[in-house]
Amino acid sequence: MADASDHPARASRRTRQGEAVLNVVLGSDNFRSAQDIHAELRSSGEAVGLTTVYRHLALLTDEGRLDALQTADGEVVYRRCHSESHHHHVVCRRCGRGVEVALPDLERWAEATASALGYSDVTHTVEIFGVCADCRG
Amino acid sequence: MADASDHPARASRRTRQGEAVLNVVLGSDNFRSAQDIHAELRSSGEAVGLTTVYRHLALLTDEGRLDALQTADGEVVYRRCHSESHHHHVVCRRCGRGVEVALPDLERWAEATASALGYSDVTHTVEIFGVCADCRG
DNA sequence: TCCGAAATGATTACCGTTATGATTATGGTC
DNA sequence: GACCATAATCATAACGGTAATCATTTCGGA
Ligand SMILES: [Mn+2]
Ligand SMILES: [Mn+2]
Ligand SMILES: [Zn+2]
Ligand SMILES: [Zn+2]
Repeated sequence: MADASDHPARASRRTRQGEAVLNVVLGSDNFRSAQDIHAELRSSGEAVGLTTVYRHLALLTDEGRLDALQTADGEVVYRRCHSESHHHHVVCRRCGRGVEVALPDLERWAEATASALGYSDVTHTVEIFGVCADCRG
Repeated sequence: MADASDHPARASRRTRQGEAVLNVVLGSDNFRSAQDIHAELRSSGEAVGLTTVYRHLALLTDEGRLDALQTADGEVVYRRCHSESHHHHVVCRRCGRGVEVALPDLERWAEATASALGYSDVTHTVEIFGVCADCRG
């Protein structure tokens, strides 16, 4: 085998901007949007272009270092991934706080159900949203 | 109780446009986008404004007459609903053909898992996508 | 038939995201 | 350290789906 890695190599060059984006996302335990991260960088004096923020978030997600999911209003939010294997999240719709959850039965069920109905190349999205204890006040 | 209905009443006035939108959506067994429906109306000679298509799809969805879900590329697609109770869909990502599926265990699981983690007002989205037998050729 | 209100729809705005392309920065090489 | 090929950056414009505006049209009860 040529390359045992599941994910493409990091961006070959080390840049201030790449480090800055990574630091922000590693420094927070909540799911956050690209624009949110970009705003924090700006206000903290670290000037990084919005395009660059999007690019690094996509790279990190491809590498499996970040999880990404869409909120109800169609915004993609990112957080660092804590697990090696496939999982989903329970996410606070107020603050983005997330907990990783594995639903192995569902995985099998979704695949089996779709296959039985004649569908191939089955994928699924599962998002669980709620309001976390902190945000409930 | 003032009104036992779960859903708001239909638009009070009967209009050509409302009928046209309803007819298109009832005439198809696949999930379809607002723009797709609008295009069909246009090309069939039934002139209906795009805004009006969106408005009627939203109304029908609120009434529970249509199911709506987001595709992977962020487009909302609609289809008539066949069931009275909560359910999800297996959807062909090529043609939009959909099958309603109930996953009662998942419903309980999602709620219980989120509650145990301290989340309230729990909701979930579950979409299963594949390629249907017809589209596989 | 009349008329107040609901509905329509061309247009513009919105919002998250992506493409463009000129400019800058990186890191291997000498 | 200087040089340079090219990866990376980023201001800007474009994009695509959807929602707001608001002047105009249509509905349907009186
Ligand atoms: Mn899964
Ligand atoms: Mn469900
Ligand atoms: Zn919260
Ligand atoms: Zn299909």
